[in-house]
Amino acid sequence: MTPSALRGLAVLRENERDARRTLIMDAACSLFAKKDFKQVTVREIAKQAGVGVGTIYNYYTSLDELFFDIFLKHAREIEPLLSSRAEKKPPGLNDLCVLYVDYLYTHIPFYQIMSHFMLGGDLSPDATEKLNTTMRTLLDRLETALQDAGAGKDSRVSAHALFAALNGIMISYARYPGRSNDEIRAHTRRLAGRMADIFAKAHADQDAS
Amino acid sequence: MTPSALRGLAVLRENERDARRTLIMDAACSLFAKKDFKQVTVREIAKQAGVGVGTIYNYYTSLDELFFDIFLKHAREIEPLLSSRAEKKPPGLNDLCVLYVDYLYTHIPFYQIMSHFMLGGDLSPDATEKLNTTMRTLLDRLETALQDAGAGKDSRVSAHALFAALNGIMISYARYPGRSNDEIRAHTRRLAGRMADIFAKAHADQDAS
Amino acid sequence: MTPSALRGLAVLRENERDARRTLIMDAACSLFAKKDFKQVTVREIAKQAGVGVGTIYNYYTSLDELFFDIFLKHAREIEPLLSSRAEKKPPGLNDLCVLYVDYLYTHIPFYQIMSHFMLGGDLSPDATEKLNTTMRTLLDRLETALQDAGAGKDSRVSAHALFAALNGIMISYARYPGRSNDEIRAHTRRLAGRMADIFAKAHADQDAS
Amino acid sequence: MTPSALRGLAVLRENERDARRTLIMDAACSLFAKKDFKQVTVREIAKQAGVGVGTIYNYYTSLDELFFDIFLKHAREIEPLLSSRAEKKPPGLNDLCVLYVDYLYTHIPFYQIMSHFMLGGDLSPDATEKLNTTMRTLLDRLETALQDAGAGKDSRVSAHALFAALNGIMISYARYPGRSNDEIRAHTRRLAGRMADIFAKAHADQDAS
DNA sequence: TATGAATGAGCTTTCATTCAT
DNA sequence: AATGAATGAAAGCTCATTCAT
Repeated sequence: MTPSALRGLAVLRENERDARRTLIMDAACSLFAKKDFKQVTVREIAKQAGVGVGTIYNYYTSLDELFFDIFLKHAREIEPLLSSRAEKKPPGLNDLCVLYVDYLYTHIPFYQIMSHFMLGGDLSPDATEKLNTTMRTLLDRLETALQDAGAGKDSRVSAHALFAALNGIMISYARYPGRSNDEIRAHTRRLAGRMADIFAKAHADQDAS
Repeated sequence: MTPSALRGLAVLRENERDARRTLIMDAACSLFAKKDFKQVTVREIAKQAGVGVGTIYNYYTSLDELFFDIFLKHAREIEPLLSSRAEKKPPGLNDLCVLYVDYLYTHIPFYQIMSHFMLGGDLSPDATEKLNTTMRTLLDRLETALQDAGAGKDSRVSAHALFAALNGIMISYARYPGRSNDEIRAHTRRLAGRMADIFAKAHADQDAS
Repeated sequence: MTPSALRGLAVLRENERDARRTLIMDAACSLFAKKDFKQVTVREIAKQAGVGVGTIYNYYTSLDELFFDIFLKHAREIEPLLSSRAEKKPPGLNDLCVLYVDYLYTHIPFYQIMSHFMLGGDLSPDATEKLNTTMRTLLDRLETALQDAGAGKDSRVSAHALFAALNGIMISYARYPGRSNDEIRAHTRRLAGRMADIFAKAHADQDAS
Repeated sequence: MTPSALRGLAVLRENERDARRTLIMDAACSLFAKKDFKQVTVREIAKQAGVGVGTIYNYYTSLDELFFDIFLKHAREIEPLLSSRAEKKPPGLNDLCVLYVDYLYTHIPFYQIMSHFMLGGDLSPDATEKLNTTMRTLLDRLETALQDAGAGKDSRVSAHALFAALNGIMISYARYPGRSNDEIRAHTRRLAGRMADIFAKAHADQDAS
């Protein structure tokens, strides 16, 4: 077999491997919709994915790694969403906030896992670094938008505040008891918009001074 | 023994019982600081409290009951803190936000249990009602402060936004990896202050118009 | 205090002590009516008896001892019942069997405890001796009745067989599913009568030869 | 792999699975011989079987299920034993009684579980039905033998009495304290024989009349 | 590489018994 | 003598992980 053929085979194998990982991640995500992700068991994921229990351990060394991979997958998904849409201009602060919160709402597991790791998950140094990078990228994006809205020198602190505020919308209202999903989604979008307005107005003011 | 002596004894017993409950709750809380509260085991709590495992079940019929008792204890604690201090004037928006976030930071279990429920914990209807009442009281207090800062007709939505924003500070930064506790506390206070400023400025502006 | 007064006091104390034991035993028995005696807990007995948990241990060194005491109490009760009634003649074989089975049926706990100890209870040598004595007395009584009915030299084996047979009626039919208590009682009495007839006829025959 | 090879493999797996179940059941049975079956723990069974605790739960969803499986296994075993042996004639009354009691003695778990239910065990309706069927079959067999021995119209009641009597031998003497196993077995066989003789003679007499 | 049976540490909860009051 | 809070061993059961096939 020629070297290039071997390489092609390797690529194929890599693709197949990725496909399997995706299969497993999707199975896990579909279960997250039904119960807290901490209560999902390996057996359930394996069954849902249609693979053996052991197979999962051929792709992940532990459940936490799988969870973290799901987190990363979503994080990679959210970035381009925020950076720019097919249009010329990047989204404004308001769009940005609504998009982010809406993404969280439609991908609750992402939010849950992020919270889990933020609030006490034991991450490896490697994973910690990836988490930090991801968060930094999001913060950068928010900071840029804030600066576009007129924020000055302390824009980094405001970006932190805004990032926190948007996450808080989810934790505070994602499961408001007695409300329908539609009502909750509308409420979280409304709050995201209001949050953007408040941050914009506050910083615009600052800008004017 | 005289009736009054008997009553005194009963009071003593009740006090001792409360002391024990507090002992157990405190032990649990100190463990919550180190890991997700759902991962804390009865054995650990017992060991930390310096009592036998069975003793805990003399005071609570289940772990969940203990957890909820901790939540209530803190909820009862936070209200007077925010409503007014011994002084004449109630705290301003900035004080309020810093106080709340600082309370959350120094009472992580309260925040964790609240989060747990908000993200999908299964509480009894009774417990749900209590949680809602607590949250409503907090929202009322924030709304009043916002109105004092100049917020107009839509102050309720802003209060929701502010409440969410403050909670978000905790989830986003309470465990920032690689930072000392002091650094994190300083950061969360700084963010709370900034959040208050932003909300105040935005609504003051609104007020002027 | 005179010696006789002291003795009187001691008797009084002994009576009180017995009254307490009876109180505890009765409480236990009333609970046996509701659930398998192995599932009855010390706490339940104490509550039912209106005494503290520790009090029970002032009268019995262990639960098994209490159970055994209940067994003995009933055993002492059953003996005079079988030996003779107020009439001149002792009861015949048929009466004897029906009486015994009926006593078992109306005192299921007695039967259950007897079974428990017979089938695997760990009795102290002392208790074993008492159990054996009790059983021997019952066997003697049955043997006498069998001899009166005509049994010859091997009457001891037949007495064993009869004793076993009567106990077996209880284990086999005391809880026949789908039958009312009255039906079951009638059935066990009928079987006891039939058993007596069979044993009588078989041994009468033997007698004739 | 060819289809037939696959099928062979499946059969092998099924056999292995059955072998494991048998291994576990046998381990449990050997423990039942030493103590009341309700006191046997999962850990003990696992240790005795030489498997891990979790393994048992790969084969049974609960201990109760295991216990009932053991009961069924024995119930299936006892029927053909009583119905007929390889010979032309079915066993006579004497053989039948000795066989039954001897089976009980050598398969105490069957007897214990049967007793447990009879005295108040909570079986599912399904299990109750199976137990009743088993008992009815045994009664039928005894009744036939009694009729062969000359019993007339009331043979059903006598069959009930005989069934009870044989069971009673076990409860009354299976654990006679201070006797060796051999002595007890000999005694129970002797009593079974005597019981058969008594029932035969009583009914033969009835026949003659 | 895929598998799933085996594993055992670990979970919550119960309860007979002790012992300081 | 009476009490009941404290105790901890032990129960049934779960489940992430391993490993022989």
